[in-house]
Amino acid sequence: MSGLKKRSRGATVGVAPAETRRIGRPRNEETRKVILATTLKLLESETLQSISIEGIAREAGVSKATIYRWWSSKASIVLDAFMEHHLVRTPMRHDLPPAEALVDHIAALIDSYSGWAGRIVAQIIAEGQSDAALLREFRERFQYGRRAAVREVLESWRQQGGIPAHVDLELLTEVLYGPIYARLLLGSAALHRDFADQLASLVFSMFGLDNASGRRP
Amino acid sequence: MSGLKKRSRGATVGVAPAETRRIGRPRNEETRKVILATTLKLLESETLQSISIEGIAREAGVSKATIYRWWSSKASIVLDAFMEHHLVRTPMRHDLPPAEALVDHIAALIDSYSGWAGRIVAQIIAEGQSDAALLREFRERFQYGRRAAVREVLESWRQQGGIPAHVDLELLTEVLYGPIYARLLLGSAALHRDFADQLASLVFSMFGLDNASGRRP
Amino acid sequence: MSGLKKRSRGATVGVAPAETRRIGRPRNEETRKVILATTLKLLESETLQSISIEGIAREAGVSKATIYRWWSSKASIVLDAFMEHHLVRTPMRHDLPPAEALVDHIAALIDSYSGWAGRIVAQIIAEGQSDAALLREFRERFQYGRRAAVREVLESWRQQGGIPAHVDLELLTEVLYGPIYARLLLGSAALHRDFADQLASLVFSMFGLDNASGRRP
Amino acid sequence: MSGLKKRSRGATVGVAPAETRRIGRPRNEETRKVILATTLKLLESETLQSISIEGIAREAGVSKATIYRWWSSKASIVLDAFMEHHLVRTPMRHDLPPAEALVDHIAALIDSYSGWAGRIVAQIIAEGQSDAALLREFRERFQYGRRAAVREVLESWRQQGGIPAHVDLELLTEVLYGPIYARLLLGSAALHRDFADQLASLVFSMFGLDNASGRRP
DNA sequence: AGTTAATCGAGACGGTACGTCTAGTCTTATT
DNA sequence: AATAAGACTAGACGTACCGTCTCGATTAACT
Repeated sequence: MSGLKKRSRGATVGVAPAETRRIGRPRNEETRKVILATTLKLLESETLQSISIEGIAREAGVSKATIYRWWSSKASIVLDAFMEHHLVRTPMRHDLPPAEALVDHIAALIDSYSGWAGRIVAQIIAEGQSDAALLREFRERFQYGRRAAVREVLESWRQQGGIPAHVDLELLTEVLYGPIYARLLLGSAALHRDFADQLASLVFSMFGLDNASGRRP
Repeated sequence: MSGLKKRSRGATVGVAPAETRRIGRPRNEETRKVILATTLKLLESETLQSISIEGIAREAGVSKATIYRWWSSKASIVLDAFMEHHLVRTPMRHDLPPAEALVDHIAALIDSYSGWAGRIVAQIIAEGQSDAALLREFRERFQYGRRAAVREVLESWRQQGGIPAHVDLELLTEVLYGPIYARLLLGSAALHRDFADQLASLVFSMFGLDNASGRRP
Repeated sequence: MSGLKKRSRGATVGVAPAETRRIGRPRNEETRKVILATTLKLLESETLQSISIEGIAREAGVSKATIYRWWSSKASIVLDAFMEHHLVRTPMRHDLPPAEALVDHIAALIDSYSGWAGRIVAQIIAEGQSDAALLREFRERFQYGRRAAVREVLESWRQQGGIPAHVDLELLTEVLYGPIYARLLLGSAALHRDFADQLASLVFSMFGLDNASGRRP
Repeated sequence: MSGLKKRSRGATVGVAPAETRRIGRPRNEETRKVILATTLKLLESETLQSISIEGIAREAGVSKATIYRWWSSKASIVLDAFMEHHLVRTPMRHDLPPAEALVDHIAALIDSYSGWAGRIVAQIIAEGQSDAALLREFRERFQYGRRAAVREVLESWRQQGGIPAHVDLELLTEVLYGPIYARLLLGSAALHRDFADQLASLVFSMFGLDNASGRRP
């Protein structure tokens, strides 16, 4: 449940709080918040690499030990902070036909990644290259839900006859997401809105579908 | 000319040596080699992040100042070392039909990235997230030539009627490369040989082409 | 009363206990014992300097706050522990002639200080250099009684004609004890049994007394 | 050679400098001095225990690493600083008769130890209780010369017939010094000038000597 | 039986220092 | 010049304790 230091506390997401107050001085929720907020604030002007746990502690008016007690690395703080304060909103609309919902979703993702959020995600992934646990956590917290939603839409699209039976939907998802992450990380080209349309167009045209509707003409 | 420190020396690649011997003790070629070799050796057991210029100097029996004189960061040393000692060989075969040449090329790339080379490339890109110059250099030295070759093959394939006119070849290239880099950097799935086939299959099937030959049935 | 935190409990030295049981949960005697025992156990393998209140609490399975409630420093815990569990036995024998009783006593002291007890005493004195209260307490609890006993013996020896009238007995005590503490703390020479004999011999000879009996020949 | 970190530099005390300038940036003598001076300054208002290497570095405007490169502990810095800036002057006068020279010397020592120098010496010895190397170094640098000088005087005094042949001079030295260090470290009584006279008186009287001259009446 | 006062454990917290490490820069000597 | 050796500042690293604090649970004596 995040790159948090292992704490037996439990409290899995969604589960009823149960309020099993444990003995000992309780954790100060305010402290947790100020750490995450400070981290985000620092990230507005600095690189993940350039900020330090020392700096976060100093800026947040918090002891280093407190940070180390709860997080294992600065990247996992960022992960938490990012999830909490800036939860990327790239919903999958269920009121649109599959093709449109998909384009809408991808466009939102690209839009989000084209700015500040993209820089942060890129840096988390970068840190993940030398921190396997972080990378896994990133996948689980950022991608798991999203991928499932995309998968669902693709399924329903297929049922409407839009996608041939032999196409591997998982692979298709990778083909859609891959180029976006590649641009994000390699900086080979900017992440503009048009890129969403281009990507979709390509896929649509590949299936011989109409651009706008995703339906066979 | 790499992430080398700016040196007025010049000597652009390919220009005749001219042997403009300058005053003073000449640069020791041996030193340059031992630095690059040591760097690669260290990369076999350590992360790019975990190695330090201090460590390279120590291990190579070389002064830190000497390294700083010629390179601007450890990542640029790695770039040089990687290019020199391990030049990735993912040639584009011209004796095969376009579809096959493409699959062959992609398979070679995936194969290369599935091992040690992949880890290094991933780490260079990671470093590149906080070092724009490095990232640009990586693109220029690693991708420029490759992309051009792919482009060429795609063009000839189109001329043979394999790719519809409305498909943007540049975009198609991104769709082919993107998922590979995404897997490399996100670690969402392993880079196995089959992935090359799957990718190609998808693209082929998208154009309604035959799997094996890339020709319309 | 030891380096105990000031507690209104009272019980001034000598005053009748009166058993003024106060309201509230009474102090847990078990806890007190386990803290002292643990401290001694730790001192067997570690330096006073190297052990920490945190460590004592951890090892004793006791809350840090509990320790802080009753003692003001780790050295005062050691003082208590040392007094309680290892009360140094360097009695003054009253069945021997003064000279012999004295040598016996000094020999016992040296013997005691030559081992584990010596290391602890030395470390308490060391701590005392930056904790005046501790040093005073050490003097009161360790030396007060002993010095008085020595004084008594010296008096009776003088009455038997062994010590000239002009000799300051207090000073003589210092001359006997001083070299022992100096060796203990400076480590200039080992604290062997012979040292007791040498010391006594010197003093005896100074007064022109016979070595064995302390009587004038 | 002090608690200095082992450095192959050599330059044993007294040996001609030889000026074997070695390669590399030479040590900055200014830095060394400012560290020692700062340390002494801090010791005027703080305990050895309470000062920290961190604090010395901060106050001296010097990097911690520089301190750690040359000294192994704060106590060894103090030892150096004390030797350098405050070399205790307790000379042995050779123009006086042995008895007087001895009293003079002891009085000077007591005088010196009764103030600031005494506090520092006490604290070095205290630190030495958990740092054997430091204690040894203290003995060598502070006591070696002094003891030899005292020994010499005692020898000449004996030759003049003042000290009986059977008295162990080494032991006599301990009897003279011991009570001083005991008072210094136990704080049982103040180190006043009179103590020198009292000590001498006792010793003189022990040998049946005249107080003033150290000669038999 | 309920109140009150204290003890005690668990553990969070802001601090401070530890000793190590690396980045870069600088100084000197050597080639 | 270029290189080597190494001193130096600056500052982060992650750990360990410090002494204080909050909390819940416990334990008696006193209502």
